[in-house]
Amino acid sequence: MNEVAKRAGVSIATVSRVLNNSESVNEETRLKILKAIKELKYQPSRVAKRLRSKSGSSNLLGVLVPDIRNPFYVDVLMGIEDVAYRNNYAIIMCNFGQDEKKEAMYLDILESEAIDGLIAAPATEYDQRLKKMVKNGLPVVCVDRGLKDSDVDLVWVNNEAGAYAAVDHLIRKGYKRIAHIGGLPSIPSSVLREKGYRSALIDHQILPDPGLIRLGDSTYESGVRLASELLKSKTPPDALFTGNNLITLGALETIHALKLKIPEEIAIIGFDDMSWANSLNPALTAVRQPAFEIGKRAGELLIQRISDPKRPCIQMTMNAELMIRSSC
Amino acid sequence: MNEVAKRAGVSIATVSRVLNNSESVNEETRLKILKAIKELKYQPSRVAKRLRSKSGSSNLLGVLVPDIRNPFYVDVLMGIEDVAYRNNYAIIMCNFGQDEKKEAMYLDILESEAIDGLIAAPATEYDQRLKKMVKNGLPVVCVDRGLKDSDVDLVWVNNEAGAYAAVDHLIRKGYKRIAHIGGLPSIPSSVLREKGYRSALIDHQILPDPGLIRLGDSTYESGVRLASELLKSKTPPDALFTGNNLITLGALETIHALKLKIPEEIAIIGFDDMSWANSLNPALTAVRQPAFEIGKRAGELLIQRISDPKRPCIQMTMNAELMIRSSC
DNA sequence: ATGAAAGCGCTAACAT
DNA sequence: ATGTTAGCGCTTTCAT
Repeated sequence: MNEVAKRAGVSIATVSRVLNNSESVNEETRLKILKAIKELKYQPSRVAKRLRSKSGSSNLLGVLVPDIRNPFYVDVLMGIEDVAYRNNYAIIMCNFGQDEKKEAMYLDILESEAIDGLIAAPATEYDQRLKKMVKNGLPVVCVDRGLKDSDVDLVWVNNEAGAYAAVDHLIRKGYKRIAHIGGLPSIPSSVLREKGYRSALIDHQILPDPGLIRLGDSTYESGVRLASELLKSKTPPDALFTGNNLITLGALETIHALKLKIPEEIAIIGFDDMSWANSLNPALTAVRQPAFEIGKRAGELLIQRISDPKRPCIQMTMNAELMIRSSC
Repeated sequence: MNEVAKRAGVSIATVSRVLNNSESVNEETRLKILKAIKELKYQPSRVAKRLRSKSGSSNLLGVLVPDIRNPFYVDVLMGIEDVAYRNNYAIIMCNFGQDEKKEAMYLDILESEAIDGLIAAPATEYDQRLKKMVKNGLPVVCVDRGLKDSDVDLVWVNNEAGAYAAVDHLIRKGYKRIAHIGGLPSIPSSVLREKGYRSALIDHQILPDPGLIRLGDSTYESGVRLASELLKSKTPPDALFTGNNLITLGALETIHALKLKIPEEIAIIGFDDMSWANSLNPALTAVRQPAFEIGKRAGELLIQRISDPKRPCIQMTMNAELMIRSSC
C-alpha cells in the first residue's frame, strides 16, 4: 500500500479511500491510484483490515456444523458459500462432530479470528458459549436448530409437519407397524420429528408402540444397528421412518443385508432427501429439506444482520416436502 | 493482553512470552500471568498475531477443493480437519466448483488472508496462479491432483492401477463390452483412469472401442446422460466402469430408470468408494481411495513443511483398493 | 481533496 | 528474567 501510494504520488490515506471507494476523491488521482494498484498487482491485506476495523468489514464468516458427512449439511454449506463468495466473504469451516467440547473450542477460535458473523447449527438449544457470543454482539444465524432465548435469526424447516406427512403417507398406504429410528434427543429436530411421527399415528387412532421407536446418535452406524434390532425382532415393523440422511443409509444397508424387499416386505421413508435418491434401488421416498436454499437464506440474513445489527430477528420456516418415489 | 499484564503486574512482553511459552520466564510470574488470563478469560487475537509475524504461526490453513458435493472430497476434508484441529489450525474452505476463475479468486483471498499453508486439488496441473504462490514461498501440498514442475508435496492414489484392477476384474468375470464414463480430460486423474481402463483391455487382447468411451464433465448429470446414451444404443455395453463417485451415482440412476438388472444385465464398478456403498442395491463394487487418510497425510505434510520450508518434496502414492461387492 | 498520525493487538529485537 | 519499543498493514480522525 505504501508502494502504491509512492508510485501514485499520494499518501496511503488516499489509497485507502479509493480502496473503500469512500468519500470524495479527485477522479484524476483516483485513476492514478487505480493504475498503480494494477501495475503493482497490489492486494490489500484482509488481516490488517480486520485488525483495524473491529467489526463488520473483515470479510470473514464462520460456519459451524455438526457433521459434514451428512449430505444435508454439505448442501447447506454450498448455499452459504454461494452467497458468501458473491459478497467477497471467506468462510472458516468448523465441523464439530456433535462434540460439544470441540464445538466450544471452535467457537473460541472463531472469536479469536474476529469473524464478522456466524452461521451455526449448534449442538443443543442451550449452548451457553454460543449464547454468550450472541450477547456480546456477534451476528449469528442458526440453521436447522435454534438457540433458546437468544436473539438470533433461524432458518429451518417444519420438522414436525414433514415427519407427519411421511408417516401419514405410510399409514394411508396401508402400513400398520411403522417404526421410527430417531436421532439424539439432545438435537431439537430429532424431538420434533419424533413428535410428528407420534401425532400422525395418533391422528389415525394408532397407539405409538414403544417397541417400535429407537433413538440412536444420528449416525450411519446407529441406522445399521437399530434397523437390525427392529427387523430381527419377533414382531418386526412393516415400515420404517428414519430420522435423518445417515440413519436412512444405515437402515438401507441392513435391509439389503437381510435381503428384504422394499417396499413389499419393508417400506422406508427417510427424513432428508439426497440429490442421488434416484440412484438407490428402489428410489427413496423422502422428506426433502431445501438444504441449498436454507444455506442461501441464512447467508443473506447474516449479511443483512452484519450491516444492520439491530434489525429484529427473523425465523424462516421452510416447507419440508414429501418426495414420493418408490420405497413406500 | 494489556489488562492481563496490568492485573499480573508485568509487561505485555512477558505475557506474550508465556503465551508462546518461549524463553525463560520465572515460574512464579508465569503462574501469576496464567491466573490473570484465566480470570479475565483472555483470548489472544489470532488476527493480530497473524499480522505481526508474517508466516508460520498464523494458525490458518486454506483448503481448495473442486467439489464438496463429491463425498471423496468431504472425506479428504475430514482428514485434513482432523489434523488441523489437533494442531490448533483453523481452515478456510474454498470450493471452486471446477471453475478456474473462481479458483483464482479464492487464491487471491487466501493470499490476502496470509494463510500459513494450503492444501489444494487444483483445477489443472498447469495452474499458473497457484504455481506463482508456490514460487513465492507458500507451503502447498496437493491432493488427488499434482502441479506440474512445481515444488509441492503430493498425496494421491495410483489412479491407473486402480482403474486397471477394476477393468481387469470385469474382464475376468466374463464381461465383453466394458464401457467407460470418464470425467473432464483437463483433470489428471480422469486421464490416468482412462489409461488404466485401456491398458487392462489391451492386456487382455481387447481393442478399446471408441463407441464405449464417453468423457463428460465429472458431474452427476454427466453420469445420468452418458450412461443413458450408452445403454440405449443399438450395441449397449454389458459393464460400466465409471470415473468418479458422482458419475457412478448418475449412472446408477439411469440403470434403475431403465430397470436393468445389476450385474446380470449391466455390471458396474465405480472409481471412488462411498461409506454407504452397502446401502446401494446391489452393494457397489468400487475402487476405494483412502480419502480420510489422504487428507490426514496431506495435513501432516503441510504442517511439516510449514515448520521446515526447505525439506525436499514428497510424493505419496497410496493404494487404490478394489472393494469387491455385488455389482459385478 | 488530501495528508499526518494514532492505534488495532500482537511479536521480537534490544535494553536493563 | 523482564520491560521498552518499533513496527505488521490498514482505517480514521483531525488538520490543512
